[in-house]
Amino acid sequence: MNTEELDRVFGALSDATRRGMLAQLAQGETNVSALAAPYAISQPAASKHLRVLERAGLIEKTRRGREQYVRVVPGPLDEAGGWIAHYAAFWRHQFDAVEAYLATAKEQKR
Amino acid sequence: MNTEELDRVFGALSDATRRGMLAQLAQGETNVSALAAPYAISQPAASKHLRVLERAGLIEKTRRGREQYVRVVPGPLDEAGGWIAHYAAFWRHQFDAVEAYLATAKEQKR
DNA sequence: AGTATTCATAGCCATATGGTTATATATTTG
DNA sequence: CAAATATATAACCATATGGCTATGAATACT
Repeated sequence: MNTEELDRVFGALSDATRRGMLAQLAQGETNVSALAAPYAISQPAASKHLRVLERAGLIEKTRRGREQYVRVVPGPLDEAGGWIAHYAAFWRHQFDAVEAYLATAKEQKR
Repeated sequence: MNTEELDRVFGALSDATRRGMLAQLAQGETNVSALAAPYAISQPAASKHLRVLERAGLIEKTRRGREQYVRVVPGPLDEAGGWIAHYAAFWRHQFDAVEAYLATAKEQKR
């Protein structure tokens, strides 16, 4: 995954409404109205959120008659999760090292 | 972690410069100048990026003399990773179910 | 003391988000 | 065919980002 794609994926995840839509889509595909229903927002606002999710490659839409069915594309999310997991190991390690150092220093002091 | 905090964490991760800074911080704490050095941006721009990371709770700064030392706070990242991992299971499952269905449908057709 | 370094803040600009209302288009229903 | 439904798009507004230059404040160096 290239950099701009990661930008868009994390950007798409930075809004509670869009995260909620993705969570709802974990239960299976639905149409745009059903995705918009839980939120106190206008229909165009919901469409905009879906456009952000779509540009991030996180969802795909299929038109069936007048309805648009939406489903999650798991790939980009896996990669975003992978990015975090990869560095989290280093950060956690470093954090633990500092903790250990502080514990040792405290011990020395005693 | 509350919703706005998750918003800010994912928002902070949605920029390549900030992700790069976090990656650099995996090797240990450094000062602001060292973090800014790899990027062709002005010093105030770097400070802004760090402010975004700080407001997201991803870093902490300690002033030592005229220098400001920056280090990663791993907690919020773990939670962001956890959010993705939690739903990824559902999404992946659903994706596999669709795959399986399509495979079955294809089989039926033969 | 005077200069250089490190960093933050203020002020400005362009673009993206997140929301709105109004309107257009396509499909389904009566 | 007419009306209702589902969705998209346009146009507008406010706020946040991401960048810049200019400047201020604190610390360190000579």
